[in-house]
Amino acid sequence: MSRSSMTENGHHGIPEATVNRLPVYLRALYALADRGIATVSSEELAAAAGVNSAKLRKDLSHLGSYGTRGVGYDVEYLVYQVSRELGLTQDWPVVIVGAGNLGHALANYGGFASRGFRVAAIFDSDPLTVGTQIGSQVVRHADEIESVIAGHGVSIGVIATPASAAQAVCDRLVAAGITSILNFAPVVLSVPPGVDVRKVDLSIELQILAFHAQRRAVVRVAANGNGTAGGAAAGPAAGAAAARAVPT
Amino acid sequence: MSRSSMTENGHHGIPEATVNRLPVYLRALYALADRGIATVSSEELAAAAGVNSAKLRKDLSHLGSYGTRGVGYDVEYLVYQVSRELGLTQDWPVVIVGAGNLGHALANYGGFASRGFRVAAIFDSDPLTVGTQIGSQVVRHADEIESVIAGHGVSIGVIATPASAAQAVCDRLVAAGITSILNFAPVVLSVPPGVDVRKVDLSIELQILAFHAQRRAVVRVAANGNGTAGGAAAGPAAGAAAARAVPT
DNA sequence: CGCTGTGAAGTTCTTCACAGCA
DNA sequence: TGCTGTGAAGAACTTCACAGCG
Repeated sequence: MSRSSMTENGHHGIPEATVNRLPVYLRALYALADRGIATVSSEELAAAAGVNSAKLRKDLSHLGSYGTRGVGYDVEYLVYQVSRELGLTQDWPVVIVGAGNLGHALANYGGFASRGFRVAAIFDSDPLTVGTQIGSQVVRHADEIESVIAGHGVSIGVIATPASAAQAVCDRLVAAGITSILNFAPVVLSVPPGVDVRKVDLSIELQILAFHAQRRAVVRVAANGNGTAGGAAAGPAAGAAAARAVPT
Repeated sequence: MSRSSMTENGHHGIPEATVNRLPVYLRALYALADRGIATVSSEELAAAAGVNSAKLRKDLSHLGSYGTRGVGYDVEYLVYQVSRELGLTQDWPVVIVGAGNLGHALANYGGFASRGFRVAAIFDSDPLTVGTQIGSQVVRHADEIESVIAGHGVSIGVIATPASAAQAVCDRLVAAGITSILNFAPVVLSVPPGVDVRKVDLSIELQILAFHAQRRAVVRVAANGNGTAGGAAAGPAAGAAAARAVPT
């Protein structure tokens, strides 16, 4: 997250916003390949990925000139180039900490094992859970975190514990050599520089949706002038929000 | 997502980037309140939320002037203001479609029931799953989607089905009146204008982490000049990436 | 001719730095 | 004095529009 003070974007030079979209393009490309499509235009690929075509072309241009003017992109070749850029031509062993409902769901998730990621181990600290089977894995005790990470050269960890345990687990993972963390616990993790954390948070996503839903409801009520606002049940909040005073 | 051509940001005027951070601030505020802290400075709150203080102040300024110069923000009052802005002063019933591992995890997720969101129903189409108990809910058959949504005035739906079923489920939810969707299936959903979709995608997050991890490995190898690269096991990819030719 | 790749313009977001109030 | 609230500068990102290649 810390950016150097130079305008130069490192020697890699791929904007963060582009990196965040490459996986989406990659998935769309796989879908096209599965349908036997060999060539695709920026317009078509953009539609499949849910972005506009100018953005897609600009994004891909950061990887190199892999298209053919007048024709489009070769699907298979582009799959390879995007995969390589994302670092998916190598295998990434991953450890999951927390074997509750979420840990189960993650471990059984099909897209996990495919395309470069492999569950190296699942840990839990509950003696009743340790030793149980999840997919092809036996749940191991959290005491083994350090040895497994060192032994398998794991650099990505997934935290699927309750919020109260997340920071301690994070500290252990980092101490054991993990440098990339995907955090499902609803807490802000603090990590030393050089460690990359991404978070996935159900409740935050719902709150963002609620904001937009509320905004739509307010607009609708304001436009209608009466209370019967279609199918959505947003009466009370809409009324309260409409009464807001605007300072300054 | 479609923006009006005016520079004016509607009469609401809260930037999208700010909306996306408000839930994080809210969580930090709840944590402070739980510790009995009544007043907080922008510096402290920013640290708890993992952002810098200028950004936090700018964000909060979009809601109004709720701080006190020389002092800081009243925690309880700010909780209320942020909650109200996010639309959390009303109750949001939510339906979950898909009662697999992920649906289970979501339904049991504590932060779900708290703070304004309430699971109205969980649906599945598998006859063996329908009728089973998840938390306080009995899994209902997908045929009931329309009647439950209409009956309870639900406007938020969560899709936790396999990718192959997601678009069809989405279409049904939208037809039934849902206008906000949280999608856990790894597909790009297409929806009519006026419907808001957010996606949560494990595999995309992992790929983004892999990109950064790979980049770190390349930098490290380039700096070292030899292959022994600390604890991370990123040897092969680092070598491949270093051999890349840069066109143009 | 059709489509990519890209300068340039436009927009949004972030950060700085400080005026101004409690 | 200490901290908020905010203009202004800067950086990042998006979109436009078209040159130029296949």
